[in-house]
Amino acid sequence: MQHPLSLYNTLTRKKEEFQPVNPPQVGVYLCGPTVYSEAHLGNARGPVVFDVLTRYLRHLGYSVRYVRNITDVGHLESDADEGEDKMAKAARAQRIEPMQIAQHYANRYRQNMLALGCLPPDIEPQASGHITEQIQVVAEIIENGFGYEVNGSVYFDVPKYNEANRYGKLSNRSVEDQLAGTRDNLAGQDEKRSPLDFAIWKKATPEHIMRWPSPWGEGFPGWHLECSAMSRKYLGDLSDIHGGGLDLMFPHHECEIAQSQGSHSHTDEARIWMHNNMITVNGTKMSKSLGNFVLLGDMFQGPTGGLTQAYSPQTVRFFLLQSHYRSPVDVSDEALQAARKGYRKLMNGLRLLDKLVVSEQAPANQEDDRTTDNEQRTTLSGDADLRKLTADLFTGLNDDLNTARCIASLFNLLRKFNTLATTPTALAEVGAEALQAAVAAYRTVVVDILGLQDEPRANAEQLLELTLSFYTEAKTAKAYDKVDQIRAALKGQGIVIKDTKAGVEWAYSEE
RNA sequence: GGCGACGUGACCGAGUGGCUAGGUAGAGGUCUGCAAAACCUCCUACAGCGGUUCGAAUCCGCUCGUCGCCUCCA
Repeated sequence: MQHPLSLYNTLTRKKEEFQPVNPPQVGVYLCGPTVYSEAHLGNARGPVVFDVLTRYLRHLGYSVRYVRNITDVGHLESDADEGEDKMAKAARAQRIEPMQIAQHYANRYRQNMLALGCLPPDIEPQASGHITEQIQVVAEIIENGFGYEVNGSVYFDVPKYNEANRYGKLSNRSVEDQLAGTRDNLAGQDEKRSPLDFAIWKKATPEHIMRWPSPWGEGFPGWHLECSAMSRKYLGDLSDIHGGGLDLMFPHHECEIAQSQGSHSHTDEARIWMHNNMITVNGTKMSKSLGNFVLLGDMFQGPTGGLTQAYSPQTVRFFLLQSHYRSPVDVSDEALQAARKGYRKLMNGLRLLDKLVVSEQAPANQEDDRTTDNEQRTTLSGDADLRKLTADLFTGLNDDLNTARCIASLFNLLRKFNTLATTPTALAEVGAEALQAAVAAYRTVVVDILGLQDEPRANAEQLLELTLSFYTEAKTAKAYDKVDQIRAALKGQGIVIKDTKAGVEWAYSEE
């Protein structure tokens, strides 16, 4: 079946119809977090978007291999920093092993992503486990003449590379412009032949804890290298889709492309490069360096970072999906509260579906000729409407994964469902087949593709207490029918009622 | 300075040459013991100024404003 899924490719600056390199296999890579601190809301957008992307690709019938890495090699905080990296810094502050830091935050990250409804990636490679592969890429780059070693560090020769390639093709920059705009006050540049060159292997200073042996001495890989190496290892020289936040476009992804072209891969690493936009707070980008971030764990729990209350993971997921991934999103209480209501409305719709499923209606037609009956069914006035609403669900998704439009059409379909559920005459206008298709599509899009699920809100113990109060009332009134009924119902839930001298209590059934 | 986004109704947020998404909030109504939910109706916007066009929120120009990347960042 043809499905006109098109995706915006940063590399070509336009929407392209999606065609896998090796159908039906599809390789997707998302740049994961550097695990040295708690994940914030901004960190969630890429994973949520790519979760929907991979879910949708699977829905379309592709066999997807989704790779989302964990960067646990302590990269330097900046070129100006000598020897200190993020992880070592955090480790020293907390007096523990750097790998403990990495493990701790990687665990937390996975918890948060799972809470947000993101399916675990198929492969979650860690940079520290792929040092050999990264060294290999460095060696290839040197072999191809695009890398040079200075004092145990290896740099990528950007001007040399630019002679035959275009460094800057992803982020639309020219080497000339960049050279003109280079700041000349950066420290640690003396080893580089050009200010544009970037480290692909860095010599470890004595105080640098995370270090590995290499042909160039003890050191650690450059901060763009792991993605190139791991993408190639698991998705081949050319993957289908590679993504990350807009702020990764330059230099991170630009360098990745240069590395892959400069290595024996000789490719752009991925055919389609996708970038999600930033999340802002009061119009300003949320970032660790600015300190204006909202931590995911915190916002699930209670007020934090300017928000007056907690927002559930599913509310957050819905909130993110209610805008298109390439648009910036601003967070606020008002926006989140509106999202929460919308999300619950969608969930109530989900619960309604069971009541709508193929009612055996129109018995009046029973005696009609069967063919005539079918023809009537497919031409019923309500059908066209319903079929259109159903088809609309996928229009937005196919247009560069526009979840905002998809959600809007879900609400349109839901309104129809609500009407059908309360208006028998309207229901009679609709054929069972169209209804069934619509119901199935709604469920598929909400649950399987958008990955939204019902979050239990009711407190079971409180509901139980309420039931027990009715039980007590019935008992007092000697309404033993009622009493037995309640006992039986609770028994069915694995709960037994105990009438003690102290009052009514309950326990889990031991049967 | 270089490159690039964006400015939509009370709020959030799609769309992008004619058919005026959607959610939330607000007003009125149907339903209802009271509610809730649901449904119906209303509030109908595209920063400003020019231009192109039969027609622009949508294309072009200018102005104003906001933001991002160019340093780690999702």
